[in-house]
Amino acid sequence: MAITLKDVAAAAGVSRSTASRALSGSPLIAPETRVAVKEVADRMGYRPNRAASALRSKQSHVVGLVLNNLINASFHTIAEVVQRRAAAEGYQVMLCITDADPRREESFLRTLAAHGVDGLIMIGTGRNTAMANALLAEGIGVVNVIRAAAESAAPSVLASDREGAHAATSHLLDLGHERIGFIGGLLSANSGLERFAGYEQALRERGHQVDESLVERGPFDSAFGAEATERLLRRNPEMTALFAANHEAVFGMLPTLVGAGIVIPEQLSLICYEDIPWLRWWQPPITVVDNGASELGDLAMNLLLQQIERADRSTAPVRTGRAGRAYRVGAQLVLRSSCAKPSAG
Amino acid sequence: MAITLKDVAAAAGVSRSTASRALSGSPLIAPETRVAVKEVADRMGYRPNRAASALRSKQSHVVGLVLNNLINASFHTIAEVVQRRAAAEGYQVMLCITDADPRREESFLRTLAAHGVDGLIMIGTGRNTAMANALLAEGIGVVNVIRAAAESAAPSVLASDREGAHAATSHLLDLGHERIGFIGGLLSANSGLERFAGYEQALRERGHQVDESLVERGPFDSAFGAEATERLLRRNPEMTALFAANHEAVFGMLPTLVGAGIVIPEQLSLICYEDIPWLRWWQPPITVVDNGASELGDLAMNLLLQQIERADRSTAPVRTGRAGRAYRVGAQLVLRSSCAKPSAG
DNA sequence: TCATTTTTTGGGATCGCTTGCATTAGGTTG
DNA sequence: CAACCTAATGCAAGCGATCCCAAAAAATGA
Repeated sequence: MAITLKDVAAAAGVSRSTASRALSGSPLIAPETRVAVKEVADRMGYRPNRAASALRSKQSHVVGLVLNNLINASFHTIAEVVQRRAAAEGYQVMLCITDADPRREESFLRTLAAHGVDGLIMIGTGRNTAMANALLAEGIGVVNVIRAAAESAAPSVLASDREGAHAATSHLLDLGHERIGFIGGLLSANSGLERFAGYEQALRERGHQVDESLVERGPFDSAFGAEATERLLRRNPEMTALFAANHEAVFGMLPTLVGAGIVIPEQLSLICYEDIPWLRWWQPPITVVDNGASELGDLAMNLLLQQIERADRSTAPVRTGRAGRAYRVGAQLVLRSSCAKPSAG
Repeated sequence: MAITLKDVAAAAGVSRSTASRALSGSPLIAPETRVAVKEVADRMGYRPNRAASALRSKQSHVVGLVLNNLINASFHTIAEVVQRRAAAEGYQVMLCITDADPRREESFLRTLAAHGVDGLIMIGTGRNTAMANALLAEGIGVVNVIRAAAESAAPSVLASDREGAHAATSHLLDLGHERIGFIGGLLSANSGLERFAGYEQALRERGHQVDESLVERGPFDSAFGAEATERLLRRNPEMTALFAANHEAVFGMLPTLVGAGIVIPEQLSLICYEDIPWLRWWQPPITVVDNGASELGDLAMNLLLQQIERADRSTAPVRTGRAGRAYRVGAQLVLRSSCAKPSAG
């Protein structure tokens, strides 16, 4: 029932091959023929059948996007950017939500491959690296974002968690703070580990050392943020600054500070990780570390498109066995009004 | 290079037809043959080629999801729910972000059809209803979410904006408030219109009428929220309650209230539209109207699966010409601690 | 003008799977 | 035991595009 290439060809009075070439932008066709066919095609409302095209040409114009969830701001920002770039380049995006479960991740990788995706971008669990590498070897583009196992043969786009945390902590130290609280993610999470390392390193560089009573680590959620903040305030009345490196925890932390009647920045200087909209509108606007989610997504898509193009040219895609190159997106300290010199006393 | 059905069939010593039937769960095959073939298949790591399958069987096991963006909490919640349900039912989701631009929307509809999606869920602009109806007539499932043009032949899952706003306003009136501010979306947006109608209706029912000096309408963004709040506070010192019906505006509103030193709920009772995480953790926790984003997504996916199943059975999908049935997901007032009786004086 | 090159077009096989129809095996029945 | 039926399998024709190869047409040169 749908209009096929055959119909268009017949209507235009050319062969199917010619019609195909006219519409797919092949150079071996007379310009007049091309316009003629194109005109007929969109007069008829022709829609090429992608399944057929994919079957024959091994190009689906679909890319997969595998990530934990869409609630997290970094993740949905990345998803948006990737989708937009993809659409602009003529690709569709298949969305896969794993909840960081390796089994689901594996299932999605299989399915994406079955659907013949040209490539995929994954915020992976690191537990299916072998499979991802196998896909890569088959000629499917793969790009890791945020997390990347060492054995991954695919290129990676990483955030600068350590550097971001270092910059934030250094900024507070520069202002003269010495008792700087840290609310972070679990050390089992890579970003949690890295941000703590940045905090620690900055302190060390100034001759301080980490006081564990100023440190709270926990799951990435708001309830933890609220509790951690309360504990810190109770335990350390002399704390003059706070670095919230666990961005979900911020949802719980800020209200708790307000509830405790803490005045920012007079009584407490504050820096949060990740530039979520709220923080810019807070009173006072909160200084944050922007982890560059948009850039992460954008760069990942660039790398993926490169891979796809490359695979396109060479019939036998030669992938080196060594680890994929890692790119790093810088974290940026966005200064606003939540930091001040510690009040004397 | 990849393993095809032919390889599996050869390895299992059966014909391609038999292998196909064994793997696709056809009833006309001997149980022993089925298990034998299945075993061979996954020993070989066989991955059926979906493109080929789609081409032949006209079923892609892919559904499209068309929406404005992923930043908005309702939207990414819906996206998550839809993806999860889809995956559980063996479908993949193609993500399309339109920015509410009818031209992009149209382009995505074409592309999704070209990719042979079995169906699609759209938070549409209402400007491509004819095209959506055409797809429906072609046998592609369509479900509208949140917005639906009257001429749409597809079923719709609608939010209860008016009822939600009515409930919120009534709650404030019940507490004894008479000067209730309203921060809403532009009347050009359907939800903005409906929520204002709910506000108005509740006031009317109690013998009040809308005082336009208490009403602020503007774009769905945080800057507007901040400005609107300031204007309202300046213009109406005697305002005792505020209903924020524009959920993006809340990002700007809350900080402004805090900055102005307003104590909630003693000086001002507050209800916000949409249950975003922050609001539960705010001090005090904010009473909200939950528009039921998860349910919207879930119900939409149910309806879509129904349509797909139906189209599956009947060779000639008979779609009535009349408007698609509309389902409504209730809005729920979630009582927390941001509302109190107005203080005397 | 005719041979030769270049450009453009058409024929037809093919991608991997599904499916209608024919065939075979195995079991029943009169 | 022939005739018949049922269940299981195989054959082969597509689905709608792409693309190799050959043919035709147009352009070029001697």
